[in-house]
Amino acid sequence: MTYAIAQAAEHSGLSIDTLRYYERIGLVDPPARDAAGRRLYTDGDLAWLEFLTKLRTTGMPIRLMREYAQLRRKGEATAGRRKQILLEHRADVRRRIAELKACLEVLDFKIDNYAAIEAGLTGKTHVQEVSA
Amino acid sequence: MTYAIAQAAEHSGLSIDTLRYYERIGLVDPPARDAAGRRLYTDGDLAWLEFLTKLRTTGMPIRLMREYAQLRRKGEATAGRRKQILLEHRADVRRRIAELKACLEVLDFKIDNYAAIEAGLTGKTHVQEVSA
DNA sequence: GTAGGAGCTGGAGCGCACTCCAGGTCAAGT
DNA sequence: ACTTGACCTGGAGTGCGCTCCAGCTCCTAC
Repeated sequence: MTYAIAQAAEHSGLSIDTLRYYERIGLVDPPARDAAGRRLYTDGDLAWLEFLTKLRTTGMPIRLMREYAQLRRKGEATAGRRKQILLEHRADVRRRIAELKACLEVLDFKIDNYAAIEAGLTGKTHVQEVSA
Repeated sequence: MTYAIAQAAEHSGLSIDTLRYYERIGLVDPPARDAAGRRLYTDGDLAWLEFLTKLRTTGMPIRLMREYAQLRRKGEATAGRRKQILLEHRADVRRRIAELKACLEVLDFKIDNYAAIEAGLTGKTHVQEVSA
């Protein structure tokens, strides 16, 4: 089973332009072409794109994704380094989740404070002070 | 108590250039100046900067922070709209945390798979297929 | 046989959020 | 008096990750 670029775009959630861009910069291997020179993506390509979008969603910079992609191309001997990249990235993601959660608490606090203002406690100085 | 720009930078974790930039684009009110024209930040300014960095950390785009800052300047009448902005932003942050957690599971899976390869199961086709 | 639509290429352009720079002022220390 | 260093301004430059465009080739449907 193969897929035209529009289908690959739809499946991956990336734009057609982005797919070609990823190819240009070496994030994805150049796919096969049909007789007319049009790209034919395989299921394997789609799986790789799906994984790439996970990395992107979690904020991995493109140059690191590229390093990973290059290692992958070189085969199994690079598995150790690839694992290491993922381990570091996972730690990074965990840190960022923790950071976001901490910020959420501040948001909750602010929102509660606005609710307090709405509840007619506006006159209370400490509420105003905090209302930012 | 007032603070020179270098102190405000250190306290907020933003660079001096970024502080001036935030002022230019209307994210922070122009602070008072000393006789020589140097900025003097107040505790209130630092608190606002601290909150801004939370918004930034959670990915709020600058133009929305700016809208919030402008509303804040207009006083209490805008509290409703400000609360609404924060509510929407909180929902957004929660969505992104959930998304990150989902991606973490994929990372865990990949990492486990590399561990399996290391454990010498390399010959097993399904391990290789999945190793990406 | 022709109109429409998907895809192709190389390259330019964009929005965001800073970051850096030149050239200047000012105040304090030695 | 002079050096040092923090700070000032306006404006240009940067890196990232796309996104858009002109001008082209194909295939398909009518």
